Amino acid sequence: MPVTDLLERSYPGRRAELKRDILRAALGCFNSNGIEATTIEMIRLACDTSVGAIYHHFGNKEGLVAALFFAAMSDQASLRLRYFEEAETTKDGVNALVFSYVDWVDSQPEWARYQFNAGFAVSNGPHKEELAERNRLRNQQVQEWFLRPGVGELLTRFPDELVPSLIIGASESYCRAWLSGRVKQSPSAHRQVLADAAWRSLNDV
Amino acid sequence: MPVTDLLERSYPGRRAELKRDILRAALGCFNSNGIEATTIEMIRLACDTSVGAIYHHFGNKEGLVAALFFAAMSDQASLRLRYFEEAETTKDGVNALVFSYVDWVDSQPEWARYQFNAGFAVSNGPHKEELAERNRLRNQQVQEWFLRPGVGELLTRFPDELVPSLIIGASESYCRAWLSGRVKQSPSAHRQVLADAAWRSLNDV
Amino acid sequence: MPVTDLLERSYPGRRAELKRDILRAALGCFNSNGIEATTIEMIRLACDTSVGAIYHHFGNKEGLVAALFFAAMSDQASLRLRYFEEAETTKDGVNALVFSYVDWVDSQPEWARYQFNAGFAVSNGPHKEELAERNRLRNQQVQEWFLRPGVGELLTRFPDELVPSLIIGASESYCRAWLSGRVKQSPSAHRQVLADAAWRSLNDV
Amino acid sequence: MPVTDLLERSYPGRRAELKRDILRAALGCFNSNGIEATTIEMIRLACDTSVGAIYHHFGNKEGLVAALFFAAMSDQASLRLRYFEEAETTKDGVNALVFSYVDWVDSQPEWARYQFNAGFAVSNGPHKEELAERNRLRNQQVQEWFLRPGVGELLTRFPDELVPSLIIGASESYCRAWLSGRVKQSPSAHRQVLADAAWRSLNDV
DNA sequence: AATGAATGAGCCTTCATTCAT
DNA sequence: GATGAATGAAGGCTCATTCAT
Repeated sequence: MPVTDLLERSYPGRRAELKRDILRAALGCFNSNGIEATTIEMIRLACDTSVGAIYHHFGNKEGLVAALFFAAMSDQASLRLRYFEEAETTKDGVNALVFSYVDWVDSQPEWARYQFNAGFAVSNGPHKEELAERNRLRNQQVQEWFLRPGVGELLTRFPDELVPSLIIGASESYCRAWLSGRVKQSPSAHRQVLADAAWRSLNDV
Repeated sequence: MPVTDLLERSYPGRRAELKRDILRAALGCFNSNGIEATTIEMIRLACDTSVGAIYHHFGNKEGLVAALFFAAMSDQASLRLRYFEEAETTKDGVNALVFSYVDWVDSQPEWARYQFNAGFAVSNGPHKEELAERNRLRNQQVQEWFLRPGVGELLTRFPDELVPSLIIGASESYCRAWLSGRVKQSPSAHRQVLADAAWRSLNDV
Repeated sequence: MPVTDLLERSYPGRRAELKRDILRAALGCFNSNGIEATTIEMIRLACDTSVGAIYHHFGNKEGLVAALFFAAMSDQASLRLRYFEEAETTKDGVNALVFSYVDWVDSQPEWARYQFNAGFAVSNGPHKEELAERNRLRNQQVQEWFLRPGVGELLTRFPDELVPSLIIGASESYCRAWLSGRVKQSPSAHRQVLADAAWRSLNDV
Repeated sequence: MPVTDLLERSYPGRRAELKRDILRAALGCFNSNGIEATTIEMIRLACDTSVGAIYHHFGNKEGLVAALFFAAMSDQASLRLRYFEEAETTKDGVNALVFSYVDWVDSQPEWARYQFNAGFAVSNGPHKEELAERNRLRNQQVQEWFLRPGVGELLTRFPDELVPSLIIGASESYCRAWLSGRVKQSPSAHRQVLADAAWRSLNDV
């Protein structure tokens, strides 16, 4: 089975090689120095091309920031989809959400770190509409899964607004802690504990 | 009962008036534009002083960023302390953590928003040591409360690293959603639900 | 009588079609944005070719600027020539100069606007020698016409340097005003008034 | 009688010294290289200050271009006013317009050259409204002079739009020729000839 | 303590031009 | 002849910080 990395999945083909090189370099720089503190020159050095090439492919710095962010979102979404495909009951669905979240962070820590840091920049920059649209689509797909015939009981004991936080909140909190070095054990090591805790928090004793 | 705002609590007295003005202006600017995108000149305009005065009181931009961050931390800590003082059992302690967190965000949304955004900047800037030390102290105080004689059962079913996330994760997640406008109901409206869910997630069925 | 536009006259034939397309697009861009502010990319977009094609046909940006300028000069010169052919007396000659100038601006306002704006660029660019030579030729031809046997009296009451300004100054001034929208009536509407005024300004009461 | 140069008249006082230095340097650079081709760095070198100081005083390059243009306009206007004050009849008024125009160009050739070149930039840049307003005021003042009681006969034989060109067209044309080196005699040397020609062009034989 | 003009390093971005296909 | 990705020098502008008053 050939190894396919996140970027190869987002920008397949040989022609896109430079584009992938730039994105990889940008990810490293943004995570090391912060987005604002990273200069185009740093990225250029890290992937050995020209300033012009970067602007040719991404328009400007904010375009690069957004492309990176959306690539991460897409990759995370495709893992969630895979996990959903094998789920049947509502509990399976909660497991799928927690597992896919936690496993993705565990396997792509650099991308996860970036996603946490870049959220503000993207949602306040010129690509905020695209971000809002992608978020809307994601939420809709998740909701549709839980409303699918055959899934069974619904999570109606809580306000709709609260449910996502109850499911994913603890996992997200732990992942942040892991990425910033405050805890040592990888998130995946706790995947079942986190999923069970989420499930318990959603149900009466 | 006199109204005392967050800044008056952190910098009391008449002599500190200008200092408080500057901090208030900075908070607004940082939240509106982002920290990096805010210039000293913007802050100066917003509080009608001189550039020199800002540097006189805070040394440099990073000093301002940190002063703001630590003021928020202190204020949040003092509320947590008040709630802890009235708690007795372990469950009371979990409630105190969730309630104090949620109520503080609800009453100081601008400071909470800033705290979320400024974390990266402070923990990578020249005040990172002070931040680490304050975090250490906070964690120690919370742990000591739960180990206090008379508190009763301990939360030993889970790895230590996981417990904070199980307690506060869902609340934090919901607060973030509220501050960014993704949900409408204020966090305080759900305080009991969030605390109960946290408690359930920590205990067997 | 077939319609023949300025560019078809300068670059006749089917093979020159692309060349004419490019020049037309460049004229529009230069007039809208100014010459320096117009990029090759803008021109490419406006005529739907490739950057390479533009460079193939005109060498570089300054070549394009000059080609456009010289096309305008040639077209204006050919109209002047036509008017001169039907003139006999000195007064006819003055009329021919004023009418041909005014009518050309009226019929080719975009080219006239360009001519006013591009003068500086061409006379300071790499084609300044060609421009000087063309100017010399034009002046010589005009002078020769007035010295032709049979034309009659000469305009000797004024320094030679002054005569061209006395003949064409008012017309040029009015044309500039018209092209920049400061006056509404087209220059041709005033052709006879302008020619008569020029004639009066050259003669005793 | 102390010598007062154009800039001292526009920006009097010792505090404005740097501002005047910058403007003087900018004028030289703009005339030598063209406005677009002049860089802020060139201006900085020519007056030995810092980039920041230039931006502090003029906002940006276009602000500098406009300040220079408006200084020239004001200076020219004040000379026109002086000449108008000593004029009585309509013919005196025409003389005042021609003389003040021609003498100003003769005494401030660098500023006149700049005015010709910068017109396009200013009337298409962010200060176009201010330019339009200043032009309106100037035209109004001139018109009011000719309508003053006691001035006598009016110039009603021609459309209003045409009169300014008839008066100043030849002079402007000659001044352009002089500034670009196409003629040698200074405009002032021909002031009476130009004024008389303008007057004749406005009157029946 | 307060002021704000001055500094200048450094950033993002543009764009004429080239050249391999 | 045509294409357009790649190049990289260079420019306008920003802004944290200093310091003379």
